[in-house]
Amino acid sequence: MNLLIENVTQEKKNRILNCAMEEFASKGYDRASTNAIIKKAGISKGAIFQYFMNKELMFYYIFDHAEKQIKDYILDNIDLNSPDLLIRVQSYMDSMLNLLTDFPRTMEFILKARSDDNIGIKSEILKRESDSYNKLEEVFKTGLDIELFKSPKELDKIIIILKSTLDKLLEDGLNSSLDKSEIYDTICDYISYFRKLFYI
Amino acid sequence: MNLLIENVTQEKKNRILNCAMEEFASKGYDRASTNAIIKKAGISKGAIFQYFMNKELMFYYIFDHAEKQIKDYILDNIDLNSPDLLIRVQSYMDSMLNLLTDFPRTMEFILKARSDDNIGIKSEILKRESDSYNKLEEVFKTGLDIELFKSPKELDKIIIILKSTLDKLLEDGLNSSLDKSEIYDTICDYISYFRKLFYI
Amino acid sequence: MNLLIENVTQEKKNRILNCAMEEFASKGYDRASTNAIIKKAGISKGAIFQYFMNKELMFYYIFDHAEKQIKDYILDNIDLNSPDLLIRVQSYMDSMLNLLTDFPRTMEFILKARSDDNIGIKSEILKRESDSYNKLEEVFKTGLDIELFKSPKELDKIIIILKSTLDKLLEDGLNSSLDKSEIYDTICDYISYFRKLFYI
Amino acid sequence: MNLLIENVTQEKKNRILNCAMEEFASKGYDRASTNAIIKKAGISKGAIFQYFMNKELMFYYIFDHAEKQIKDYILDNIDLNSPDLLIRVQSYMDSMLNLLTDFPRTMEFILKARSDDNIGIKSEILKRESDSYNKLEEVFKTGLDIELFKSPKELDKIIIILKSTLDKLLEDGLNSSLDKSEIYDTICDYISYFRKLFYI
DNA sequence: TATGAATGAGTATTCATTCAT
DNA sequence: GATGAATGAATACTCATTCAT
Repeated sequence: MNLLIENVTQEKKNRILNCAMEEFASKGYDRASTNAIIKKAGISKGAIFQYFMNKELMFYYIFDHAEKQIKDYILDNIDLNSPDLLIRVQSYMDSMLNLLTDFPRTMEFILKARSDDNIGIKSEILKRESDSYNKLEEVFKTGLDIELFKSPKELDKIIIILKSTLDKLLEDGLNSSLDKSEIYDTICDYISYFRKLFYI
Repeated sequence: MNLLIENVTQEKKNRILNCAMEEFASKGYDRASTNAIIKKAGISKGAIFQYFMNKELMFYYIFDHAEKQIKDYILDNIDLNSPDLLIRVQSYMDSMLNLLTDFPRTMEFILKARSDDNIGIKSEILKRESDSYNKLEEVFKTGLDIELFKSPKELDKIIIILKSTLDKLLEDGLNSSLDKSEIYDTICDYISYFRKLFYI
Repeated sequence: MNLLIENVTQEKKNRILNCAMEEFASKGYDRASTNAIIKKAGISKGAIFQYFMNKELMFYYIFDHAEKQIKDYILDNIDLNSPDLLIRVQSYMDSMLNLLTDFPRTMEFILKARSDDNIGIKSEILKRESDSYNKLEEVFKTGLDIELFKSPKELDKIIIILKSTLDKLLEDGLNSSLDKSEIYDTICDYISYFRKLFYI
Repeated sequence: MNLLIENVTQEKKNRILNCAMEEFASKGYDRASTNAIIKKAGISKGAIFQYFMNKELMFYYIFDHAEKQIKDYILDNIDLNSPDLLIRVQSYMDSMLNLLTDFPRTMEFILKARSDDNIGIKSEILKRESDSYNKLEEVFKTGLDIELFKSPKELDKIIIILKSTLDKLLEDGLNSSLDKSEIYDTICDYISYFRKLFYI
């Protein structure tokens, strides 16, 4: 799908994407208003439909863009030198927390999009995300020292447990608007416990 | 709050509640259409507002009704005889899975309501639910044999890990529309692993 | 038009009429709610339509009732012993002011009804009122000493001028919620001036 | 407040304003239907809200427009050369009657708006109008020859009497749908009488 | 006779999308 | 390419009136 938004100058494109992410993040897909977006972005009503065809394609385009931004950031910042999974996980969580300060709009948008009220939107988002997640998981596993684990054959389960728990801690932390350092401490706490639990 | 829906015949009431739960579950509070509900339920425009006063009270009424249904079911079916946490957890997950076949609409509705896009709705729902959840957690902990754990002092972390992981397995199972038995097997698998992990 | 309201016990009838007058007076015909009336009067939804057929006939019935009440009061209290028009007028205005304290609901209802927003209602009301007003005017003129006037042949004009001016003073007084004694003083003031103006 | 109605072609704008005035005049603010207006004016549902934002702003816009039209007409046509109040009054009433044939809808609308049932609307209208009325009264009094009156010190009363009576004659004339010439004759009659009554 | 549940046309307002300029 | 006026289906909610009990 080649959208005309690609032909727009970088500056204008960023302006539009930022305004749209803000609107979608704060209202969700359905209640987000194209009108609000064009007003904030200073473009015309017609333009947005020329750039993106319709609201739905705009949402997916922005999602893909946001996700790429985040994935790139993580891949740049994650520490893959160590073969120790929990060190990698720790650096991943560090990146996630840093993203919250470096790209707050993008993060809010992505987190909101994952649990959007609109069933069609949500399932499409989950589909697009799982590809991306699978690639990330692969990276995580490459060059891993599985000798560190008590039960190396349970690696897949362990990864699910880690991801479920740490995602939940992050989500709950944000929902109760704890500040970054509190969330960070909690996460470190759990990672220490995981080390005792899973490692020899 | 005594709503007139209480005076309606059981058959009609169930019809209305089911249609409403379906609509709310698939669209979320804001996008759900009272029009769609009355059409599916075969009642008139005026009736729904006579029964529930307005959309918001309808939502809360249905939520309370649904939650009671589920909580009653769980409390009736959960096995609290054993002092073994994982046996209790296993029976809780069994109940949850059974609920998915016995009251699928109710479960979809409740799961969706918890993360509704509408901020006012969401916070009211969480308020109503947290009471219920805290009571359930208490029940879970009462008469528990903590000597079974390698690290009894980490009980709170353990519970979070169990809950996060098993909730995630259930959610992913539903999202990828696996059938019940597959989800069940996966959950049993994880619970076995938890036993090795956490118990002496 | 024989309405079934006539068959109802006096006590119940008064209750209904009072509640209806209050509702109509405060909201006007269109915005007045039959629901509010039955709730206040403690009768059933069906009853009101059995008694009055519909909202419009209810309004006219109440109007006729209210107007009769007021006309009777005025005819009982007006001083027709004197052949002096301005003395009669003065006693008429006194009665009007007294009505405001003795039958406030009835007066508010009548005053509001005369300028109702609903064009059909308003013209019907004006028609019904003019009959009543003509009869009152006749009474006013009977046994009048026209020798008191500088221009007896202008009597009709004089009456119009008196009525227009004093009605306006009363209306403005009520609209700016002056209290009765202030309105009374203003009216007396004008009547004195009229005496100089019209009388020999 | 710059409303988009200003950007519309004169022909369309007039069509819309006329239809709206007709609807508001015959039903009052609350019962007037935006639906009826757009149907009569042949525009789309969305258009009216794009032009006026909402029903209330539409009403005020139309009111201001109508009042300006009428005030301009009167100030253009009133004869202020003479220091004789009754000549000024006569020319004012002439203007009013001419307005009834030249701008009948505008007049009906304005007369109705002044006594609208909706309290909020009415008080806003009166506020907007009192400025305008006070200015008019000032104009009326400027350069007036008060030596013409028998009782110059009663000027304020006289003005109230004139205004109350002539307004009433006009209103009654319209309500009984007399034609212009009959109303005109009656008014002239009264003004002649006022001359005898108030002037030396 | 009295009830009140049921009805459905009505209300103002929103908003993604189209299209003539 | 860019604009923004125009569209109309959709929203929650009201209320006089009917009618089976």
